[in-house]
Amino acid sequence: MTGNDRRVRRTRRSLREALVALIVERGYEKVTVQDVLDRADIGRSTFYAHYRDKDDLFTACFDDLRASLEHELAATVDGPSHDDPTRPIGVMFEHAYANQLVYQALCGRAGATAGTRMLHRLILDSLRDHLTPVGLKLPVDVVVEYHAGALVAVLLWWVRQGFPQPPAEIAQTCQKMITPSVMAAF
Amino acid sequence: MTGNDRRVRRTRRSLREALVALIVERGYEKVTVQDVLDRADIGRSTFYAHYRDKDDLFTACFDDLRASLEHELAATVDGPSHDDPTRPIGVMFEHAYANQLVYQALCGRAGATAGTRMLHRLILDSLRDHLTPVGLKLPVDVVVEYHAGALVAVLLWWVRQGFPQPPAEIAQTCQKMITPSVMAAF
DNA sequence: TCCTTTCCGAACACTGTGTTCGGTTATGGT
DNA sequence: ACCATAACCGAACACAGTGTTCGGAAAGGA
Repeated sequence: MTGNDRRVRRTRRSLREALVALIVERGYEKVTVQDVLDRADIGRSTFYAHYRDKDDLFTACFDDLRASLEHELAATVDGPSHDDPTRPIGVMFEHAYANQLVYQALCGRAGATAGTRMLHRLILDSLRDHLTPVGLKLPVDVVVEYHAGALVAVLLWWVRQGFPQPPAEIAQTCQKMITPSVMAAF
Repeated sequence: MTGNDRRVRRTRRSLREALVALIVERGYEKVTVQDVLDRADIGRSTFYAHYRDKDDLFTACFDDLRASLEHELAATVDGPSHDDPTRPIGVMFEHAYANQLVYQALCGRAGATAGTRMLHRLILDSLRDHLTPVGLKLPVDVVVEYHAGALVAVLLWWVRQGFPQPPAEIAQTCQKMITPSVMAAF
């Protein structure tokens, strides 16, 4: 259970990949633990040595994605356009575009609940950081909740539709909606 | 199975009420069919004569709520303020406020997925009807998706927080955010 | 190499599901 | 008020999936 053990790494990686693949194929609900085991070619008892249950494995997959996205966002802050407050929106759409399969598995029809929640919170925090200091006339909680929910909805829609627009375009559209709305609340 | 039979009405009503109550108590996932049966005092085979499974019963509960909300919305069209395009938003928040327990059960942490989806679609259609004819510069699909998602998010947040503001106030805040955003896309 | 950790896999108990069927009871139509 | 009909009951059953256990095999790190 060291985590430095190659066997442990291989096992966990196989299980996560198998789950994602199976979710894409038939949806989260219709995937059984045994299915994952067969696909990953892992023994039953081994699974339960690493994860409590299917949800736990799903969460682990999710943490990977979250970490990846947070890494991208952090890199942007140090980048050339750290003065553009709407830049994170573009990064988010680009990240989804670059990981289409994973997003379809984790945020599509199947894992919508967990997917929504995680992205929602991520965006929520980011927005709050940007908006709290400026002193709005409207209640910050509601404003933040409003636009975070909106961005998640658009992202999920975009994922489900199979990425009909390029990421830059849809990000720009979102920016055009959020900006006047926030301006009005200023 | 006529639907005109008093026994049928009573049975279905008992089951729906039992499910809602149990969801409020311990969350959708932790409610078993047997729990519902015990609470409603209904025989096992009877349940399966009416509903395919737990999800099916849940959907039926949902249809009730949806019908109720649609009824309110329809009544507004004939009412005094049918010229105000943002009036449906107020109606929605008032409807939730008037049915707090049901909303907590159906749209709270538990049934978030199904709850979100249903409200989302309802608002989506309503918004599309209002916005499609006016000819926006931005893609209508995205605009509609954006604000529908936003409204659902705020509604769910408001429900989960235990209705911290009066419905009129939060509706007004939403209106103040959606209006300039749509204006800018005009 | 050698000692430790992990993996294997079959077996098991357990929970919850959805169906069946013969007998009982309530309902609506006449 | 009557009665044919439809709905309800509940015990029993097969079934699918879960999570645990344990002794032996195999692979890893130092």
